[in-house]
Amino acid sequence: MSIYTIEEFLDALKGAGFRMTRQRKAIIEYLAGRSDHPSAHYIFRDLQSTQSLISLATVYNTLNTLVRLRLIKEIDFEVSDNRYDTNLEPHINLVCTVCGTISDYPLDLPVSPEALKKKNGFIIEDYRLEYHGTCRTCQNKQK
Amino acid sequence: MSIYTIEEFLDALKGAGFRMTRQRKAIIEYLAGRSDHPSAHYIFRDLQSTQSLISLATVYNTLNTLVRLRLIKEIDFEVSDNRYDTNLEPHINLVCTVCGTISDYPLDLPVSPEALKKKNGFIIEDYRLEYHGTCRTCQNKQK
DNA sequence: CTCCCTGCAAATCCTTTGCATACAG
DNA sequence: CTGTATGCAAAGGATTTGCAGGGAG
Repeated sequence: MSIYTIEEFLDALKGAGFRMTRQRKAIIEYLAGRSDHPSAHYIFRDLQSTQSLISLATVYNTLNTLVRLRLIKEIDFEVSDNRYDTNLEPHINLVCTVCGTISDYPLDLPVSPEALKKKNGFIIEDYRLEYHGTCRTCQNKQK
Repeated sequence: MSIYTIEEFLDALKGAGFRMTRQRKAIIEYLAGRSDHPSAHYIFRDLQSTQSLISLATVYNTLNTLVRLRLIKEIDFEVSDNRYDTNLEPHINLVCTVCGTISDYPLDLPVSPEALKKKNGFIIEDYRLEYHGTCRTCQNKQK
């Protein structure tokens, strides 16, 4: 689940000078209401069926805007489309390679930005912690 | 640097029933000799100039084979092509978003496979730890 | 000798972009 | 009204695939 409310998302967009369009609002409401990690195509399909006109390009554009404003994060998902994560708290993404589900495992950064800066000189802007494997549900199904 | 010698790479391939072609040998020798994290295109360009005939498709095919045999790992590099990592010891990849250099920071897995299995039921097959930011060299250049 | 592997080029698939139109402010 | 955002379709770019010929075992 996002650490931000819909209002906070909208305010952040407005604050950065972006216009509030029907499509952007729909995408934000969609994202804020879920704790899974949908892909652009997934969001597009869902919104297309319930909402009025929207295009895939707009979904991508809006997601990119949100990523740039650091309101959400992009997760590379090797199997297919990239996925988007609204959880900005430090956590490991548990990626099930069978069903594609991505769940979160809360965890502090294993090496703090300060420690890394001191030891290595590297300044972190972003991080990505992923474990790939099989979730409990898929293990049960395989039996 | 790879934790395997060239011979161990070759033996693993042979053991899995793969033929030893000139191209595969060239790619393995190339990888074993470096500790950076080259992309398929990079490997292709280097081998094309020094070695005899090789094609990009073959580079990709061979890298995929090595990944499937778990002899190397694939690293998603958002800016452009994927990169390949021969270091199979647990570590964080420090990805410089300015120059694209990827260096390693040794570190045990922040959550052990056993602990995760017990707590969450998730079985790890692979993991990926990345910090994205600016390396010391690029910081100095920016001043 | 077999049939796996390769080179080549075409095909794929996700994502971005160009352009004319729509609409937020 | 003005200029940003959108839809649409086409382009782009990395990776994969099909196929006929080459070569490892």
